[in-house]
Amino acid sequence: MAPKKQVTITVVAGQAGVSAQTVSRVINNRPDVAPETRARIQEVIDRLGYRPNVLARSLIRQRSHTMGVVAVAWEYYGPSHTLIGIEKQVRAESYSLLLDLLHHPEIENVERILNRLLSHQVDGILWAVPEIGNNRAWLESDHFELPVPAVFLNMEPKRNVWSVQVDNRAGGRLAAEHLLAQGYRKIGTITGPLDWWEARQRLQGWQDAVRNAGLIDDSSYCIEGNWTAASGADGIEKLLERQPELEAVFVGNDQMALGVLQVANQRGLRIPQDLAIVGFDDQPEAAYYCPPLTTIRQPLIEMGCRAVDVLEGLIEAEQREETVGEAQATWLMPELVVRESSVIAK
Amino acid sequence: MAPKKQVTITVVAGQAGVSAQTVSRVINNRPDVAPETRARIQEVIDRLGYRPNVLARSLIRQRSHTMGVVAVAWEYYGPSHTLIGIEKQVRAESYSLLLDLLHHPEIENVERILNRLLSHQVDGILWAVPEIGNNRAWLESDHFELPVPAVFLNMEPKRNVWSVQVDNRAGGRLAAEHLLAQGYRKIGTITGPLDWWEARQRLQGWQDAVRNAGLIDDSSYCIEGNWTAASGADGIEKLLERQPELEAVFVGNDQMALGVLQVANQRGLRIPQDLAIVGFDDQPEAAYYCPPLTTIRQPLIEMGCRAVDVLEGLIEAEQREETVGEAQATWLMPELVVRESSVIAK
DNA sequence: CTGAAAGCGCTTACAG
DNA sequence: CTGAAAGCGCTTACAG
Repeated sequence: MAPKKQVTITVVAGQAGVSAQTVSRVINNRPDVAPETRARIQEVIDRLGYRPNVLARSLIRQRSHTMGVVAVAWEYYGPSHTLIGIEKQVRAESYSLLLDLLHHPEIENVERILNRLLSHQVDGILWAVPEIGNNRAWLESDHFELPVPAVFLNMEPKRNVWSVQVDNRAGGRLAAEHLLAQGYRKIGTITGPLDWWEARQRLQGWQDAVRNAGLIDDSSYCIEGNWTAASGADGIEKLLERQPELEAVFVGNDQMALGVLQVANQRGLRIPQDLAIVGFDDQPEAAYYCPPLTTIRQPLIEMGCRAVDVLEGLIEAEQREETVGEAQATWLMPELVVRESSVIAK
Repeated sequence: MAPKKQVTITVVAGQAGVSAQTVSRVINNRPDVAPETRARIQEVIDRLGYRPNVLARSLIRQRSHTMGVVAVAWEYYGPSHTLIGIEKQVRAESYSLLLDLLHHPEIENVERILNRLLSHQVDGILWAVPEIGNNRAWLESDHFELPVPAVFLNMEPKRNVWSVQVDNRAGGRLAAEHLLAQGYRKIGTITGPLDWWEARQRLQGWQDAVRNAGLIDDSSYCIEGNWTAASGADGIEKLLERQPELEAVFVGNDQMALGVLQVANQRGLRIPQDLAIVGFDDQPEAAYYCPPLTTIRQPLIEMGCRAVDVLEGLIEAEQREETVGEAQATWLMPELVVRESSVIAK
């Protein structure tokens, strides 16, 4: 097997009879090259299939044009969609993406992950891991000054931290207000795990709306789930046991709502007459549940894109040695999608 | 703003009073360093937070320890799960992962993507893009000899191409045979888009089983969908129109099966008495559909892991300049998961 | 418009 | 057990 001949800039220069520097000028689209010289070099590049080695380029330019992305490894709708938005925008801004998925976001060794990314000389870091328990504690400990800009997704805004997040509290409020507007009064909620910031925010939104309506947000109307359909099914069982009069329920995500639907259907409850249901996420499947599910749509792809945009701005500013001012939080608004699980057909 | 001082191996060497080469020995865990020297260097490394620059290392070692992964950008269950398996195993074998997601896998510019990956000096490439139409044509055109090993996921095995795939045909057969075993005879199918290899394989499995049972696989029992729940709903409408006697249907994925369930429920068909349904994928939600969906589980995460394993073997072999023999296809078997949508409760 | 030379941060024979 | 020197493939002032 003949060794694969590596085509370097030196090889191209040799074949074209010019210096490596001139080849470099052509590759980088510098204007100051004589047209004939440029053409000759381009011909050699095409013929040999020369491909610049970006490692060498990054080394000398002290910048890799790569973003490090840390995300979670689950099949859940939210994380995978956010990642799609991130990748899309990273590509659009012609960066490369070094990916690191966490399998246990609540306990993962942050330092190891950051070191891996930083060893690769990423120009910036996107932290797309849900805020769970105190898995943001490391951000506070100030021995952890990142040498590159970073943007965090879906976390409680913190001083000096750039972040992009969906307003989950507004989402919870939208859901509950919608149910109130339909005339329901005894409205329960099944939340995500309450060590998740997002779950707490959705719960608070529900509380806001219920209190504003002059109703009491009795904790016996709240059940904590774990995002799975199974926990939704369990949750509604418990809720109905505690509150047999329950008229409606706001469920923290569509998967749990599916579990609620199953139990309601099995019990012969009419939806929404006997029990109205609102989910959260708007997965594509939600429109095909029986009945189709009213839910809160999150702009997940947009969140990913925006985060990349912000990071790109920070990287550019750093390159130009500009100061960027105080870190900001960018909020995105969810929206209500009304379907049959909450509105009695005329 | 003080410039962030880059800690290089030279800085460490200076502080520890040794040569850069000795520091390098410590970093790379070479044995031939005096214990005291090693300790002194390690102390400096820890104190300064030295982090090797892997770009420089890759440049000199002529190997990046990075795998390039090309996958599809959808929220579908299959692709995202496969990616999770890939990432997990890439990590386990302590490689890094450079990710490139396709948004239009049937038309995407393959050359541009490969160049991007190869410019980053990836040690190998994982092609986790579904085989659609002739989007594998470039593999045949022999001017496309890849300079690094590559493994393809879920494609029709080809000579000289390493691949890892689920036996979708066996899956289709399992599904149809299960329905036959339950006593159903008039069994239709709603397929994925037939320019997808996977969709065609599942259809063939259905045909195998139906023919083996001595039944005629009349094409009026087949409807082509597009993987979405909406197309499943449309599909079953058409199928019932053509074949009002239809007893059972094998649906090419769980999302389409959800659409089928919705229509069946709306029409008041009893499932499975009036219409039995089997899906494909076994998404977590499938157990919570009404009724819970019998389906074919694909070992997607395992497929991702296996592909990485194979690629790692090829990379290692190339490093050691071993010959690897002829390219092989690795088949993984799907399995039947029985739930209420196909079995009449006793 | 062009090129010789230095250097990014690391590793690797080689010599001692 | 240790180090001086060369070099991976590229870019960048600088000089002409």
